[in-house]
Amino acid sequence: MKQNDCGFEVCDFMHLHEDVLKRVCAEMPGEEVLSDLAELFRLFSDSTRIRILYALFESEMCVCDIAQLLSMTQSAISHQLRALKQAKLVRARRDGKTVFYALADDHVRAIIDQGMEHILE
Amino acid sequence: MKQNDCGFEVCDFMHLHEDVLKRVCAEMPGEEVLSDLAELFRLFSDSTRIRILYALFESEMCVCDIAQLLSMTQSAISHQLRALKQAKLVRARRDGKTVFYALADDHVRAIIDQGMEHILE
DNA sequence: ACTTCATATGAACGAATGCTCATATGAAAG
DNA sequence: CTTTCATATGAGCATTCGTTCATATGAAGT
Repeated sequence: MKQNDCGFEVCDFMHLHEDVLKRVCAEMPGEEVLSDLAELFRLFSDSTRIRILYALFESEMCVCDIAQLLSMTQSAISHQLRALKQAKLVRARRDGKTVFYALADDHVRAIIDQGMEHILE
Repeated sequence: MKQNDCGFEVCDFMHLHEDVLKRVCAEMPGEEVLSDLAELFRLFSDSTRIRILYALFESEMCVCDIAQLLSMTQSAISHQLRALKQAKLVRARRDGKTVFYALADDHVRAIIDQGMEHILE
């Protein structure tokens, strides 16, 4: 039972040539990177979170403003903001009792714009 | 009970100025577009699907090759390929008994690359 | 200190997701 | 026409996810 460089068995029905398989294996990032990537995209995969991020495109906002803008409860928004914050997609700034959230960096917008391009074609 | 241009109630605790709210509402795409966008990103939010797409970066592949490359069952891969195909992220080409899948367009790679940039910073 | 108000958080519940197993489809070969 | 093989698909199941509800935290004002 032969094994290729990737360590999986090369069965008789394999249609690809060995060199293609080597290239695929060579280019494929490690398990952990791919999981991180999937986890990143998971945060964009819910329309509530997308709407939150879109709202923050214009300016920083506090939790209750976002909740009212999106017609959702404070709790639901807070839970989602925590997820976005843990993934470093947003950052929080406290001002007295109020906490203002803002986009963490330009990547967030770049990723959403890239997705939007695919939608609108 | 006042209402702003977006149709939601402006409560007493609102921290944002009216002009900011107007801009947020004006820039926010419609419900359907945002749902489509979330649905698109959902397809990138699973590491199996990410690995499939990464594999297809190098060349088109048939279902059983992908299954073996990723050490997963043919059924699992087929189910995921169907989802990717419905979202027009991959396209299928039949050659006898074999079906070869390939990336549908360059957006797929662009979106993944954009996500990867955020991961690796 | 006590109250108020914005936010955070944990438990719980229904909905959605990804895989498996069994089976169906459909194309080529005998 | 029957068999074989690659792929597709539906049902079932365990897990994950997003929201709600109740409650905790923590900062400001009285």
